[in-house]
Amino acid sequence: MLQRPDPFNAQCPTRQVLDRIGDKWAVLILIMLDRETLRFNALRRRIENISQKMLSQTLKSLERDGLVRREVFATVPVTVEYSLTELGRTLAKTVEALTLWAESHIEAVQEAQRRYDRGGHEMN
Amino acid sequence: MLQRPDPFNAQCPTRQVLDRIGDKWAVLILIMLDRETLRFNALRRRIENISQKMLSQTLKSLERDGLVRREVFATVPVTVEYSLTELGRTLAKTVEALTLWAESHIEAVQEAQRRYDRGGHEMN
DNA sequence: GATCGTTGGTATCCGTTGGTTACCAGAACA
DNA sequence: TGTTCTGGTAACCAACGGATACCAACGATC
Repeated sequence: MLQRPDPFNAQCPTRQVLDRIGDKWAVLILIMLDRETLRFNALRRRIENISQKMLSQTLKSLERDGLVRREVFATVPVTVEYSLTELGRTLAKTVEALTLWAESHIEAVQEAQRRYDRGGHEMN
Repeated sequence: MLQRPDPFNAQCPTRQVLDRIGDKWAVLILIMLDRETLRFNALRRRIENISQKMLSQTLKSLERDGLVRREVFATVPVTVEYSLTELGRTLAKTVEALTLWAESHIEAVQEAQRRYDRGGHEMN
């Protein structure tokens, strides 16, 4: 029997999932892999400023959560392909709604920041 | 003129917004304040395990982004009410979609974790 | 034959960040 | 007089993220 979902309770398993979303790199990887299957270094080149360590670390935890599939091919040098599982695809769809929000409201946020930084911050 | 939105480019302002989502506490605060206006310590009691420091810090940056409104009342002791702005409400709605995903897929994720931790991890 | 570049990582260090604890003012309450 | 409530700030410390170096094994270049 599951305990009542309550993201504000630290013991709730839903919070684990929310903490995963609270991972900048995980979000970017999910969006990227939803577009196409990619190899390790291809992902690395596309997501600017991600270090090898964070990429392999994040991919590993995404794989553990059943969101990303990892396939190794015995080529030379070895090829490793990453793609989304069906579960991962459903999450990616939800996460893309966030990027849409970001793209359409970025100007309002930046305007608010400028107002706040000027000192007087009146809000509506 | 805005540069083309590209969350994978570190210079893109959209990434700033995405980084904000990548803040565990910010997400929880947004959801909480979408339900009701709350005072500082009321928020603190509801969101378990958040420290005073992180709460005031996160609230401050949410206010700067124009997502949260802060109102001080000259009672004694002083009362500070936090509520969402209209901008904040639209983001909260988007973020709640994520918690819905979390609640409905938490079992699948946990099952994947158990499979992964047992060693052999086959994926579908 | 030596060096470089490619693959996909791991190991190490170090600075920034998050979290814990202590402390503050000011009034009510016991 | 001490305690509690309010909403914070300051200091300290562990933990995490990020940069750098390094690894094996092979192809291509010099």
